[in-house]
Amino acid sequence: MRRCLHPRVAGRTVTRVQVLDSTVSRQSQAELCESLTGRRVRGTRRRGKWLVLDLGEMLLIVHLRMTGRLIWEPDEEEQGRRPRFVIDFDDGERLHFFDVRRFGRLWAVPATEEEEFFADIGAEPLEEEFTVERLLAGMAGRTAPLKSFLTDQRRLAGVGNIYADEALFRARLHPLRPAGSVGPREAERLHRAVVETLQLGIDHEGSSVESFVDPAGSRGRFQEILNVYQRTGQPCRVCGTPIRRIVVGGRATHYCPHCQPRRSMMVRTSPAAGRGGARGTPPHRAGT
DNA sequence: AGTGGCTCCTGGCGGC
DNA sequence: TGCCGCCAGGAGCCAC
Repeated sequence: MRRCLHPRVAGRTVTRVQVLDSTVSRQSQAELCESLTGRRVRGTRRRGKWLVLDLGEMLLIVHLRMTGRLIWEPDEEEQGRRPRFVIDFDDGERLHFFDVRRFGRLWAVPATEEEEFFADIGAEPLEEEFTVERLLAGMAGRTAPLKSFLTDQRRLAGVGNIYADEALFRARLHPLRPAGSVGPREAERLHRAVVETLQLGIDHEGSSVESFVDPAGSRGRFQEILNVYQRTGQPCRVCGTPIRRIVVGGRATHYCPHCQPRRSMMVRTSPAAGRGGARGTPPHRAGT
């Protein structure tokens, strides 16, 4: 999202701000206008699931939640719908914030308060700060299921329901395993899996399971290579076992009961033990 | 510390 | 066709 947005907003100056749905922000239209109008976009950043437009002394921080979309040219799907928020730029471009379920939020934040704004957000998985050691230390002593641990934004930034399920599959870890029960070797697998899964998502421009669309209007392709998410009953791409769906922490959770055993898989020396097919890194687009 | 339940919303879909 | 319940990418809040 950020990568697509950047070239279209960088260097542009905000000329007009319209709040068409007052619940989009705790701040009023007047406050947002005052904070944003006349400022030039210096850059864009992402922190977890938050998108940050750097306007110099002020930041525009956006969270799309479930159905938020940033759109330049509304297509038929948006026709007739009202955007919740619109920004005009000095080159005549207009950015619309559409959001069917209206869960998305945005904030105008003084640049000096950025750190405070993100104070409760955990490590950034694609940054150097996210290490196996830090992950292991974070999980130590926790009884929360891995699934809940991964999607807790205070512990890790940016891992949502899809990416948590996919990362656990890649790491061959059962979503209900208590985080604290994960050993060093497993933590290494989990660390790698989280990084690879998020990177894969970015490489494929997101997961448009339903309506995520980048600012130019194209859909992401990550959903095409999902291994477990929303594949309930379909054969595991590695071993053929039907993918199972359970609810963890109120969230739909998908996993392969064979590749992600409840108990940690013991390292076996006997060649007869275990099934080779479930070993190794699961292919990210097996079956194609 | 962790969980479950509820809330904020709308719309798509399957079942009857 | 119409109605109903269930489900959905997130996360904050509260009671327990």
